Amino acid sequence: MASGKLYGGSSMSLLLQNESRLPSSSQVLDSLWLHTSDPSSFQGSKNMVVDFENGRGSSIRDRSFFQQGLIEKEENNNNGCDDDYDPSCFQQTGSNGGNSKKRRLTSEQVQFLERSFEMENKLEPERKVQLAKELGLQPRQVAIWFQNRRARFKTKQLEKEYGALKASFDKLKGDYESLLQQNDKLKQEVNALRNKLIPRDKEDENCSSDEKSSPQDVDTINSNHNKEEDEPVMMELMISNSTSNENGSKMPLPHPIILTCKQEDANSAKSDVLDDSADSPHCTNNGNHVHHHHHFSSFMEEEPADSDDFSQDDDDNLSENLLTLPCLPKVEDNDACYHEQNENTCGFGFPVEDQTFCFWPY
DNA sequence: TAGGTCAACATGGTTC
DNA sequence: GAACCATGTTGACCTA
Repeated sequence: MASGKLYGGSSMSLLLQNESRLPSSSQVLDSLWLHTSDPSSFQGSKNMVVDFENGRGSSIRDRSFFQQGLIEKEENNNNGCDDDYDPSCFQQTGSNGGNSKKRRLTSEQVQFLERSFEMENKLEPERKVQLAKELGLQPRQVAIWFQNRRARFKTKQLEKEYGALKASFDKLKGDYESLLQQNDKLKQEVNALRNKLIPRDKEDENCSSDEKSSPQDVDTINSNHNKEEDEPVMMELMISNSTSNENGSKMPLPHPIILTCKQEDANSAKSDVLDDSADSPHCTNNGNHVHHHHHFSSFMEEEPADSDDFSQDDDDNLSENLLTLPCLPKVEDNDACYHEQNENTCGFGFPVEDQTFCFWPY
């Protein structure tokens, strides 16, 4: 607190505080001001008076809100001129006026301006003049106040938006990280299942060579499965995938089997495979493959296949295709699936490091 | 006394 | 070209 300035705390300032809440009581204020405007009371701070509400130092112009004329006259008697009001007295010696002092607007003036700003944050010329008149300010001061007020408003808006965006970003980041964790978990599960399936394929290979089974059993599974539920078109696709070519060699099962598979099929097949319990109704030895043989047998009865087509390659295909059954998400397909889901749910373009797997809706 | 606030100013762009 | 605006800066003032 600078010494020599009259701030709130004295009996005079208390009196001013009380009286100042009645801006219309100009006579009282005039009287008070004439008493306090004695230059000796300010000791060099000629412009400072008490800010009625905040106890802050305020300006000579603050008084103009009530009785500018009288006070200015008094001030001019002491000082010679008011540097802001008389352009001839305003000499710039830098970005701020030469001997000019920063003068805060009174709280009443600010409140008035605030209300006006709330109604309209732009200032038409007529409104500017009107406000200046009502507040006892220069139109330029009103214009400057509005400019500064808009700048402050914009800064606050930006801070708000930044806070909202940051909160949103943090939330999405958390979601993304938890998805990555889920992704890792699912990958581990898939790897575990693969490890379980591979030895079974070898067992199955021995078993099926005894029975001279056809590798078409995978297709049989699909076709039988789809016979009752799926549309004929789908079934046709599945069967055509399993037919031999003209040379008699088995054509590898392409992806359309998976791509055309309905979600319910995928889910049910998934649960069949994942349900690795020995008490499965289809299981005698190791569930899945016995299940497959059952379908294979029925298919052989209905539509005898060319058993000559069977080969070691076919058996390899069987193993390979078992891994591409609907129960196990195909990498490429699920890549697309992940993308699609990702776009639908997030769409924020995070750098997805590993999008190998799609997340099933649980 | 450092740092925040704010009135006032400077500058460059836009509009009429 | 005057008026206005957005933006950045300055310096007085205020407060912890």
